[in-house]
Amino acid sequence: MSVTIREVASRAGVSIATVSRVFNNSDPVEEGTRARVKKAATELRYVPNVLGRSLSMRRTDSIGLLLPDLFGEFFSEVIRGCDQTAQQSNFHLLVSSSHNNRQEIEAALRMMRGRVDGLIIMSPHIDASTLNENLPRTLPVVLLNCHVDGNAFDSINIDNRGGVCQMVNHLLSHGHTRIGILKGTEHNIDAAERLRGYRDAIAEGSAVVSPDLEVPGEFSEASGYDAARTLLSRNPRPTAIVASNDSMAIGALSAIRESGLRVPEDIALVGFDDIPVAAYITPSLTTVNVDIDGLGVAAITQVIHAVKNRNGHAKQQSVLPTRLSLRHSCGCTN
Amino acid sequence: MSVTIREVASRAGVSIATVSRVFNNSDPVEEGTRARVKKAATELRYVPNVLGRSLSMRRTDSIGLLLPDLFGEFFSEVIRGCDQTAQQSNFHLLVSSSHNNRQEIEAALRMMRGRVDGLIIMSPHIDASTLNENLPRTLPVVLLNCHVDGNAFDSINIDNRGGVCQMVNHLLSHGHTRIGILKGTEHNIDAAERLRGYRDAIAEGSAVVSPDLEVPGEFSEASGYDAARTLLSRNPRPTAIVASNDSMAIGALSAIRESGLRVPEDIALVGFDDIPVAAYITPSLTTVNVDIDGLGVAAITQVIHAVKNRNGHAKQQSVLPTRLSLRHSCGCTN
DNA sequence: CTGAAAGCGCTTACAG
DNA sequence: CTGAAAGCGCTTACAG
Repeated sequence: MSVTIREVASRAGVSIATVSRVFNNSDPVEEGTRARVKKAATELRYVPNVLGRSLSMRRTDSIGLLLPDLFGEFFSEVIRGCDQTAQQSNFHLLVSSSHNNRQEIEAALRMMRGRVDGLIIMSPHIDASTLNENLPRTLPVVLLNCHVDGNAFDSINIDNRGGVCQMVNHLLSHGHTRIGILKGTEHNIDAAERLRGYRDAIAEGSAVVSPDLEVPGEFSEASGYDAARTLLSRNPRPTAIVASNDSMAIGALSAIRESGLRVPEDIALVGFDDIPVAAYITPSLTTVNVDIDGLGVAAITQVIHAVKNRNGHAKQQSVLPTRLSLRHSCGCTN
Repeated sequence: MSVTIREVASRAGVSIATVSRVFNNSDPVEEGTRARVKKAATELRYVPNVLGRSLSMRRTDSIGLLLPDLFGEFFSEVIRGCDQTAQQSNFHLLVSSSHNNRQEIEAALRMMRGRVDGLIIMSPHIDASTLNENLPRTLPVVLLNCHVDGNAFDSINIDNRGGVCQMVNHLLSHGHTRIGILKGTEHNIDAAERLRGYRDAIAEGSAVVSPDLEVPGEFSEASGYDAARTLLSRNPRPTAIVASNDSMAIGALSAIRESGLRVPEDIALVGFDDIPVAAYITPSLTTVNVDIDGLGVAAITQVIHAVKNRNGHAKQQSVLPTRLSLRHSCGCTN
């Protein structure tokens, strides 16, 4: 099969310990010996087997990334942020996705065991006991948008509620009182928090409260299209629509156009996420900006810190702030 | 640290070989013994260490996925297709991205060694000798859009040239003779092939050939916007614009609108990829559909077949066909 | 049906 | 500076 440390050792006329030392720069090796080993290694095209190394050193130099799904640009940006930072620290990324129920998550957690030095988990369906039962107590874990209570784990959360509150307040301040929302995927925590932000701001702003103004949806363009059609059929019609993410907003825009209405003149429309296309559609989309890339970077930085400082790592729960990206679709003429 | 097979064995009063047999269903084990082992294992929350297992069995149950970059929806769809199929076959996915020069690729290839049973490589910068020098001869590899000549490796390619040819022919058949192109990232093979498709079709169709009609760009919305502005300033102006991908087309649409022109009435616009938003922008985007998800699925299926049938696997080079997604932006009133 | 032992490819005290 | 040996956690002929 592949060439092993033993073959290099015998070709160089040294012990495998010496070969190991040369490759790890771990102990002083006499220059001549080192050269002979190097030469033998290149001639044989020796590459140390990482598995043997990992088993012996009890570390894998890998970080696991558990994602619920892989649709849209959001997740690819998370992966990108994680991977780039991981590479800079000489770690690898083990990605596993599409875990949408407890069983699948537990299986994924167990598979990660032993393969990774640390874990980033992004899953609305996870709870503390699932984590405790399926993960070694000592494994560094960072929870992304997971909503596990307490401070037993590192965590980073997006300020979903705050972001939508801000946005609704912006609409209120421009005179809107009848504001509808296209809700995100059911049982999804991001969706739930964004809805909460909407309700809180609406109530506080004394705007119209009505179940008619809340339409279910699913975080996709197609569902944004459908949900917007429903909302447009309400009487009286809302003067502004909050989509639970940008994909839905894009679908909604298409539905609004079809109905012969104009954005923002006849109806204001806003999204959430600030994905790249948001700035390029017409009208450009006012939305809540989330630093997705920064989210990934922060998560991997935190987990690597925990891996490298197993004792000196203080667990930390943080909330990533959002900011409004004001463009044309809200009609504030910004 | 973690509990090992040895502790389970001693608690159950058997040898580690027996524990191993129970967990692998590899040999008959007496029912009572099996029960005792199972019980001990659950009590101790034993999970077999995959590293030890891999080292001993000489397989990792993992497939590596090497990507050049991680921007946009294209790659997340590739990853999704790969990951889902991999999971169904009980394989894991090791993702590594952002390799944009030869050195980084070689480093990535070496890191994958030993960690994976097979490899999917998507990189415009790879060549046969880089592969041969950094990979064990026996490792199953599938090349995605890589353009390595010969039949030494499995490969799957998108029909970039054919797709653009078809599209340009469509435009020609609707009377366009002055067709511009927004070129994709320089030195990128997809970009080069799409350009080739454009040139071939233009030449064959006796349309206007001019360097003025070919504008450099970079596969992003922003660069599509800039490139389109350049193209619109040509005199005479082209009557149709071919963007090298959908993101560029979306940027171009924004630039065209700003200049006061209408799509498709004043100018036709088409893209490539058929990402989800293409159907939802206004006007909806006519583009070349690529079955991205299917691409990932095909690649992983092929590599897993090679892994499982090391000898019985016939290497295979295939080209994934594309098809036109005719919508409104080309003005063919389809 | 079960166990003792060798082996997977490495690292690292320990001794010299 | 270098080597022999134990060990990382598992699997699998081999023998019984």
